[in-house]
Amino acid sequence: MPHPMPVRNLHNEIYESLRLSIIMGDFVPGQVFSTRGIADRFGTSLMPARDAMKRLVAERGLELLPNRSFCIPKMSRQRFQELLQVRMYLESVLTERACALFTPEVLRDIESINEDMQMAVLQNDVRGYLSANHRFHFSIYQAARTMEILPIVESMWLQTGPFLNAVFTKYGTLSAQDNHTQVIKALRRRDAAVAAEAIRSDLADAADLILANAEFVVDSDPSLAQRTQSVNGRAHKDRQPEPLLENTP
Amino acid sequence: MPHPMPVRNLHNEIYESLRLSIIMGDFVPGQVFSTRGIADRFGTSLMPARDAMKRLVAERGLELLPNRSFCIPKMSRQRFQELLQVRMYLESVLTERACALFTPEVLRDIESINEDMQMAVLQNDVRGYLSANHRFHFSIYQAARTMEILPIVESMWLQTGPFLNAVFTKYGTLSAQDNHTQVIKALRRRDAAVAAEAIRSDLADAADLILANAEFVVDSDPSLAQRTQSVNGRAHKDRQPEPLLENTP
DNA sequence: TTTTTTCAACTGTTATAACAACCACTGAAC
DNA sequence: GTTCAGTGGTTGTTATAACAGTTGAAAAAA
Repeated sequence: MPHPMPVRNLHNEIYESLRLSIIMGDFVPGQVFSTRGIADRFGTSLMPARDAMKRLVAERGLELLPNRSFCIPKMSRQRFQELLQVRMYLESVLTERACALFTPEVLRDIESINEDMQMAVLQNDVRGYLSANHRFHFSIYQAARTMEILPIVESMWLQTGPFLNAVFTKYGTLSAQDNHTQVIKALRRRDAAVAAEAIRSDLADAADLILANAEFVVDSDPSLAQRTQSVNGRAHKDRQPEPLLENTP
Repeated sequence: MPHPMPVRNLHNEIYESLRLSIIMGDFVPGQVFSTRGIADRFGTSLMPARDAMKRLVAERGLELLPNRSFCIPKMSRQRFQELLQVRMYLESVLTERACALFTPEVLRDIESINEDMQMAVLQNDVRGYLSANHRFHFSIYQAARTMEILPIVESMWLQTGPFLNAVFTKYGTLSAQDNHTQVIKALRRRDAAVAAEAIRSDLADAADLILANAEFVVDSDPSLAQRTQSVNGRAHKDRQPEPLLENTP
């Protein structure tokens, strides 16, 4: 959240809910949305739903089809590698900064989250794993206290979210625990270089697994014509059921 | 533009116009805007103006005050340095990629733009200088053909725009021609490393000049209370005249 | 059966109006 | 003179309705 005093708006609630759903992989790449559909699900008029979706488009978590609705962007190998390159740089920078600034309380949070994650792995709880992984990383990144880099990284996670989940639900949870414990150990010693390198390894390992196992929706250069076609076929009816979070009002 | 087939919307025209005005420094940091004011200037209803401004907020070119209007974000030394760090990385990455991909036509464009810029410097034409500088950089960045990094860099320019101008109008145009000719020479030889380094020097030199000469509006850690206060005093009346571009419909 | 045309249902966009929150000012009370 | 409640005008937010463009499938023609 960029704003310390969050405003209680309808479109803010829709935005937060949709954003979480996207990051947690509740939607599948190519899935189509309509403003009216979202408004109906949340029980509001068009305007708040419209505001939320346009904000997500600006943050690149959604995409507008040429003259049509909104959809979850598809992923290509090239796109994935570009995102990875930027993420590895920015998230290691955040980790370095956090290493000098974090409080003991933050460290305790991170350790607790890491335990949650190990528990989720043991129970094969994909959603719990993804949630804990997200909280683990952003607890560190928020400790870096930079309001310029953090929003970019949040946008990156928004873009990789739907695709990450599509892979992890297929191939089970990844054992990224080694990297995470390495991060924690480095944080304890306030060793910025090692901590940043561990974060980089974490991202690189996950990316390797994905690049090896995932079939990408768009593998060649994604021309507009290719991106236009919906994975669900027709856009109007027979749409994907649009699974939302459980906290739908 | 992220979208090859730009939609002809009212809010898109307002967005483009405001965006250009922000980048070209027509607005001063702290300046306050109201939706109705923008709508009046463009002769539309509230909705398109609202859409455009909210999009600019998402792209961090505007900021919402806690429960009030929109404003041009203020700059602090810390913020400026964070932006610089990210820009130096991302823009050098784009330059490296562009070095392998650019066509002879693009190179001709860049050389022509560079001549325009030299002309503007001779005539002390600040606006022409800033415009040419913007086109110079983004002609290169667009040649890199990455739709993941380019939007981030555009957001960065949107954030540095208002502040850059406030400095350049005071201290005259900067002689960045050395770096630009270095870039062109490196591009001709397709020497990615040298080209990227020249771009980095270009950014660093401009930043040095700014950090040395500019008095920052917010110098200490910008708490919310500080950011809230308007540089124009009262928000409702006696507002800054809000100079817009000449192409106001 | 195949092709073309038509049309109904859907899409996002925009305008308008009503709303509650907020702020600067005014005027009355002390 | 100072303080404080009131007030008018401002703000963004939301709902509703009308609009134009697009789509897909049914209906009509070949």
